[in-house]
Amino acid sequence: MADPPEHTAPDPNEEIMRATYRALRKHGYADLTIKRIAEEYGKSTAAIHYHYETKDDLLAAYLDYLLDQFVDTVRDIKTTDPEERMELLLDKLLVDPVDHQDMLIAMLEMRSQAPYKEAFCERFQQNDEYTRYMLKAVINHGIDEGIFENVDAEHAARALMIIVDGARTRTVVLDEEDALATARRTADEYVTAILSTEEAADGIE
Amino acid sequence: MADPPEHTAPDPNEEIMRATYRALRKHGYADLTIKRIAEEYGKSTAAIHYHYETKDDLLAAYLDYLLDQFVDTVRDIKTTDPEERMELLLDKLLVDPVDHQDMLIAMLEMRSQAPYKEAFCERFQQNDEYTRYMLKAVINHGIDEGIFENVDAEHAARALMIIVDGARTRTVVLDEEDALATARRTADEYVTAILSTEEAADGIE
DNA sequence: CGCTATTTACTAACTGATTAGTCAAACGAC
DNA sequence: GTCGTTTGACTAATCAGTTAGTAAATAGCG
Repeated sequence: MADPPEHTAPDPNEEIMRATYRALRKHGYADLTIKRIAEEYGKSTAAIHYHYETKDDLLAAYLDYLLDQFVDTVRDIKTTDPEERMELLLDKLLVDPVDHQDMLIAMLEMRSQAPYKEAFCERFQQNDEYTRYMLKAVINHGIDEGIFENVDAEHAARALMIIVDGARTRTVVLDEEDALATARRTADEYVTAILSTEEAADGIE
Repeated sequence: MADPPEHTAPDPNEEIMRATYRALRKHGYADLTIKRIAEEYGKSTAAIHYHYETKDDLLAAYLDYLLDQFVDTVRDIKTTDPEERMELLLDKLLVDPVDHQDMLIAMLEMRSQAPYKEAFCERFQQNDEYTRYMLKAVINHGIDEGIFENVDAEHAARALMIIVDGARTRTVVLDEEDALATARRTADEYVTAILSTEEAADGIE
């Protein structure tokens, strides 16, 4: 964004975020320690503590890092056509993660800590609200243009979010490889059957 | 099973399972220690180790205990009428958990450990297969009776499972109180729009 | 019945490893 | 030389798990 790093950008914060990711992937949240992050970082544990006062600070920063990455991928959808935009959004939410499965695992682990760490919960809520708003906006835009049925946009957006979160959870927990694909199909069925107006329908099943 | 306990059954295993539940609820999986379980149990840590060799053994036993409880609630649905049975199943999966939210939290926490503990993953897969089979059977039964459209029952069952898991995840992670209610409504929309035949349709929205 | 023998269920005290976090000293770059 | 960064050695707390010993219930047996 600022300037392309020549070879390797020795930005300590970025490096520590990457190291945290690798450590989280390798050992899981429950066994995520400063020592293990330091090992991935290639420096001592004190070096980590120089950049982040406490473990909680580091984890909060890491969560921001993770969620920002996600927001970035959604933000670069430029299309304004409701139908196409909906397709692309659903792809970003349900198809792209296939290639970033360990990020999905990391995310779920952080998520399961939300009930115990208010900082986590707030960040997830904020991120969710952003995505949900994007969906709701597309639906409302579609309704205005007569492409979508005049449904409760808020409910429809929440329904799609449930499908997204369900697929992600199942991919991780049950190692169900096609959970995302099934969800993509289900989301399409939902859009076609509940949202799309008759004239736009091109036959389900 | 053997004989009804007079006042309180001092079955140590059952007591330890309850203690584990309370400790998990209070501290979360990442901070779940033998000591904390022992505190809930009201005995020493060695007492826990007397009944369960390792922490992993205890947690595996606890997961069995949790999942058995869940299976029991689904098993006592007696209705054979496909439409009614589907409604009751969805209620069990999406309405009942409202009153057992901390069990939902405990479950999600255990779930997020699945990628790192094969024993956990297998148990969740088994439990999921059971529930999914129940749904698939109802759908197939409905298709046979002409109440449901001749759809891909396997896919429809998976779609409903995604909705269930999504709602549960969101309830826990985002503290979204009406996620389960939204999912219940979405599941009904799905059943009505995708499954139910024209004659059975009583109008959505 | 009555007297051991064993089993069940525990406790207090411990071990060695690991945890997050601290700090004085030192390194390397400008 | 000094500022930003890092290290090694440290602390106090906590971790899972072990040990020896004990009190009470249960079983075997005459």
